[in-house]
Amino acid sequence: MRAALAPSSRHRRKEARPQELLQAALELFVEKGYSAARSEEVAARAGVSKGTLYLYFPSKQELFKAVVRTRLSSLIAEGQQRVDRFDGPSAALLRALLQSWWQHVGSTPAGGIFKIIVAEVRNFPELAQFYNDEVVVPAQRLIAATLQRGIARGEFRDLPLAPATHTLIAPLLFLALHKHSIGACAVSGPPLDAETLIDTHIDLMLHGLKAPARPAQQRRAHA
Amino acid sequence: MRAALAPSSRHRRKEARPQELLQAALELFVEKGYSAARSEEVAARAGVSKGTLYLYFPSKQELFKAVVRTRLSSLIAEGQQRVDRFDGPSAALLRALLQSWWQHVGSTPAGGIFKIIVAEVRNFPELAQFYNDEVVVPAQRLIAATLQRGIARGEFRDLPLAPATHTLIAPLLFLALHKHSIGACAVSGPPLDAETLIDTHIDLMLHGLKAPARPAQQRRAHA
Amino acid sequence: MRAALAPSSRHRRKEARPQELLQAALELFVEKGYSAARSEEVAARAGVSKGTLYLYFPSKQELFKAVVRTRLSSLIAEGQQRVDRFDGPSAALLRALLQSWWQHVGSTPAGGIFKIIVAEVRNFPELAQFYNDEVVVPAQRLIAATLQRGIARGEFRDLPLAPATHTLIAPLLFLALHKHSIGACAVSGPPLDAETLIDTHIDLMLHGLKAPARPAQQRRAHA
Amino acid sequence: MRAALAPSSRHRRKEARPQELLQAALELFVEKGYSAARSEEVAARAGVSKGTLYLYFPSKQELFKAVVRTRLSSLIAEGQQRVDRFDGPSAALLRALLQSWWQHVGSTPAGGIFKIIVAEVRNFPELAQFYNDEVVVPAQRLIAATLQRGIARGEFRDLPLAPATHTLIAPLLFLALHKHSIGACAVSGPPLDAETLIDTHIDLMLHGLKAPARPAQQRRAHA
DNA sequence: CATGAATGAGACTTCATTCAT
DNA sequence: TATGAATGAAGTCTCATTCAT
Repeated sequence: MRAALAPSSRHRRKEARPQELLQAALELFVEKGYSAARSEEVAARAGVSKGTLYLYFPSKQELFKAVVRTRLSSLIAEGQQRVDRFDGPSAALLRALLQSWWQHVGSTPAGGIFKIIVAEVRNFPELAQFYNDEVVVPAQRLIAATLQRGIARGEFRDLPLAPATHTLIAPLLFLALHKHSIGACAVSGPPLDAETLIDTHIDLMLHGLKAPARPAQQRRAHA
Repeated sequence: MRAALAPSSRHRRKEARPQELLQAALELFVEKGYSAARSEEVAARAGVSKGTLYLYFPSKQELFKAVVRTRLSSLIAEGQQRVDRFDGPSAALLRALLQSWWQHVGSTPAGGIFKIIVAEVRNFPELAQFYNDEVVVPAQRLIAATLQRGIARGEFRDLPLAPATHTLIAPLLFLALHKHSIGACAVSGPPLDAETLIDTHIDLMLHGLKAPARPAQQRRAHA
Repeated sequence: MRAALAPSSRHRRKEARPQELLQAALELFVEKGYSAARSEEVAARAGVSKGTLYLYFPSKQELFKAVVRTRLSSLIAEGQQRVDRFDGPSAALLRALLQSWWQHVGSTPAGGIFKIIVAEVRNFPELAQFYNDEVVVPAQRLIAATLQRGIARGEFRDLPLAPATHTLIAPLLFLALHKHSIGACAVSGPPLDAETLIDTHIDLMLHGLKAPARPAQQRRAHA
Repeated sequence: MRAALAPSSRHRRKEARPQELLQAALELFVEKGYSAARSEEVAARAGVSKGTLYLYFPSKQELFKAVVRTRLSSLIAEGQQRVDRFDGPSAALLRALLQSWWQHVGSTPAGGIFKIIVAEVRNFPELAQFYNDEVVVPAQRLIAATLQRGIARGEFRDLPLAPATHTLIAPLLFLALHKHSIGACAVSGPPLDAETLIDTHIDLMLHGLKAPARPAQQRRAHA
């Protein structure tokens, strides 16, 4: 019975093809950018010939868009699962969100998708709407909601949501971007330690740079 | 006699050409990326023909490097000056640095260079070295020195410099990146208000998210 | 079953392509010279498109070198064989060598290579080395060895080898050169008759111009 | 009075221009061939700017043809002066002719013109007629007449004139060709010694390779 | 006359795409 | 389906030629 259900190796191969091609394409687009990535190399990395690529995707442009759509969708799907119900201090929720994002997205190959978006949206305007609707807006909503929760519960100061959200997210996205551009060139000194960076980022977000209360009272005394 | 010495329109043109070409190249590289920007289009945008471009820059790659050099070298110099002769609270220095960066770089076309770098640096190893040495390292040194100053003067908490520097810089760079990628596509709702964003970012950096334990009640009492 | 193994017309074509391209390239290079021959025309003459040429040769220069290599390496080998196993008067060997050279090289399209070499070698230093090592030196060795053989056997006078070699070879090479330059322009009266020319050349080389002082009278006496 | 007659340095310059340009062009065409020689470099070598070249010659092609025509004409003019009346043994005349040619043509920069002709006649058919009429035919007539003279006077054997002429001339022309192609590349071992070569050539032409009669009789004795 | 900045046709080369096998 | 030989549009760069100064 297992045998009957199990697809033949050939069929399994055939069904896996698109995914393998998309995976290879993602890697190459991240490494070299859209223009510099050659179709033939994508095919070769997926273990097929040039012609086969065109059996599954009608053009390089469509392949590119499929890569972005696919990875973005899976990103979103993953993201949604790790949200919603959380009960505890908002600071802990924020920390969990950011760390989880890095762990499941930023540090994985999917992190490369952001580089692609940044580099090519203007040449593929249809991707812009898609990316904005499916990634930017939900992500901002998520963080904004968390901030709001903290403010409502008196845990956070009452800051403008949109800018604060940006400040919270940007360092992580930038870390992912860095990893696939300068960070990939054996040039910079010590590679950024993502874990420490995120911890510090969160710490900084929560407590600020300023030295703690005591000096503040002294200052009042001076006044 | 002065008139005789005045440069002919041809001469005036010749001296202006490199700048015009660099300006056109910057714009086009930012819009389309390095690879997708055609040499002929750069020339056309500068109002000259294909051949003229090659009178001033020996290759597309050298043109690209010249753009980066021209736009980023000067700004680094400006930054250094702003730091050295500053006398006042470190928080104010930090604020001045970030706001100045946005004003003189991030908000100008030069802000688009970061997008090009992110997109193409892996294909130009020598550019990676150049960019790291000339931009990344000096910029980080600038911020790190400011943080250290604050810590030394008891104004800032004693945080790990590198990660804190990243958190401080990333939102600005990301803002510039955004402006030239998604932000350039008429898609997102209201464009990010850079001024507010930077203010909030600095406020957040300095004071943190957390509502102060007692002072919060005091504030309510004031209201 | 044999039929199934027979290469498809496509495959047969693929294997023949390099030779077809080299043949076309040789013809065109001889006709127009290396620089004036356009890559696309070489391809067209071989019945393929521009791009196909680059499937087999990475650049025009490599194509050129391949032409020289292909045509001259084989002929050198042939020459060597002809020498070693020869048993008879040195004059006959010399005659055989020169006639054979004309038959197998000078009179064939490969004879045009010398014109290309003369015209372009200064722009291709590596080709100069190659040509000197692979053609000039072995060819001179061949003739010089034959002369030496004749001298050693008391058949030839004891002349300086290098200059004599030059005098023996030059008229043949020059004949090949002529054939592909002036000789190819419908201008000169009767085309040089290579056979007669070579015969006379050899005769002249062996006996000299001079009418024999006494033996001439002796001959008359014989008659 | 001298002053009045002497052209101003500017005028002298102006009148010399065409010759300077032709000289520079000859050198460059000999060095690099027609295609690879850049117009601007010709001008630069003549000490003028690109534009000036076009004041004197309407195109590169015309410049090229002018170079060939000029050098050929001067060649002929020089040649004519060194012929005609000669009284003495034909062998001495032949020797004088060949040595004189090498001394006054082959070994001078004018020798390079032959390389140009060989390389480019087929691309400039109008030159073919010119070269044939003005150089080939007269030169062959000269040598043929000398041979005929020798034959008539019983000094030379009765050989077919055209082929014998070729054999006599070819080594010298080939020497000139060699000097400007392979010989110009620091590749070959010792450079050909033209003087020795010509002496040997003439000796060979006159006496032939064959060892003289006596040994022949000895051989018969051995047999 | 002389200059040299500017032009643009044209050469080499790449690579996305097609299609016979 | 899968292949990979073949195509040709398109891009980078060169250089003969023009022309305003």
